[in-house]
Amino acid sequence: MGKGRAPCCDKTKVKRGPWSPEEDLKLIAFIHKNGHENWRAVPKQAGLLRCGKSCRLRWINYLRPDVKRGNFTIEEEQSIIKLHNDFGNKWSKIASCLPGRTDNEIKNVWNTHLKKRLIVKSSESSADESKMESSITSSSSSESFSTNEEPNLAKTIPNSELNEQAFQVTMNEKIEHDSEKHVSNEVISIIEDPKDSSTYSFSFVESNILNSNHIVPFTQEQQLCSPLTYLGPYNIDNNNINNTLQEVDKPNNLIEIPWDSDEDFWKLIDNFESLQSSEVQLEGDPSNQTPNHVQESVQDGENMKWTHEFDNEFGERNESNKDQFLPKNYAAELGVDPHTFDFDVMEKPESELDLRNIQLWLMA
DNA sequence: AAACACCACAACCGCGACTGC
DNA sequence: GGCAGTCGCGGTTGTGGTGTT
Repeated sequence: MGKGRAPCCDKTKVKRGPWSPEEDLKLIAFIHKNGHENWRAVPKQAGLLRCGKSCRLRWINYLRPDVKRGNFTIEEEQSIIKLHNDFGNKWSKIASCLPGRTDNEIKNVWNTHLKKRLIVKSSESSADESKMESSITSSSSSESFSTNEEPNLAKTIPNSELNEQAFQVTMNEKIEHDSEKHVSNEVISIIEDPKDSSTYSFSFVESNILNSNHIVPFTQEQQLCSPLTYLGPYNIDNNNINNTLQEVDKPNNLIEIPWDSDEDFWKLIDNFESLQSSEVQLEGDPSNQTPNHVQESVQDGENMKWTHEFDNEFGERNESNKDQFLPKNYAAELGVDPHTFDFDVMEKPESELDLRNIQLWLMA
């Protein structure tokens, strides 16, 4: 090996950018069956043209079944601010205190929302305070801080009271803002049968740290953001391929109400996986070189089969329910408006989802 | 309606830590 | 102890979506 750090993979031979639904399913199916003991080996064994790092990231931040998606609750934001005050930019540490939230997600919400809100409110508080103090006495010095003290504002604010004040104002603003969207910081008690047309699941997460008594269910929006959030946490190890779902890597305070349909879903995944493994086998064994047209017809049939089973599993993909399991970037990936996305595109032979294309990449 | 600016977030990159040989 | 391989973390970037002019 030459000098310098070796790249984690050959960047010219791996796909980059947003993940397609096809890739997601491959990864899910593989991890479901084999787990992820060696991330570097995962893409190769799963038939993905991705580097292991990318697979790991995709799994942890997006596909993992216990990932909670959607807007952060007020309790969560409070927790993040407090924890950031304690730990700084230790996102993984903060994430470990927020069940279902990933470090990346927390980092994003901090950088895009909380930090800015704190800066603004801190500046306002600071201005107000110096105004007040100057009205009392012009000779007394006041502790203030400028926005230039970023990054890591929460740590650099010297006056903890001011920080707390800004925090309170921030939270009040958040509550006001959220109330417009009918979100409350009180316990939400939506009781709805997940077997109904809706796709609600009920992963109740006790909001920790600040409001440990509150039970905060995922909002409808949260539930609908990922195609997989309806799944409860499950055990993906090799001894558990009979679809006996067990909780794994689950925070102690995560209370799951399981879905009966999980089993069916994994049957679907298993079917998909059969298709996938046949592809890998074809690729790996030169003696098994079925003529392309035969492969294509078989795979076409299988492709149609699993997409139709996908339909059956989740109900017909129509205008009313398609967004319920379509991550927003899926439509973007296909270059269409998510609101007009036609699921039938998944079956079009020229689409990226066409397994023949995947097969061709593998053979190349 | 088009152009532009800004925002949000998924994904990438590079580095340090860890582990096994 | 040194090295190589791998993992995990934190910072940064790219890009689609949304709001504004």
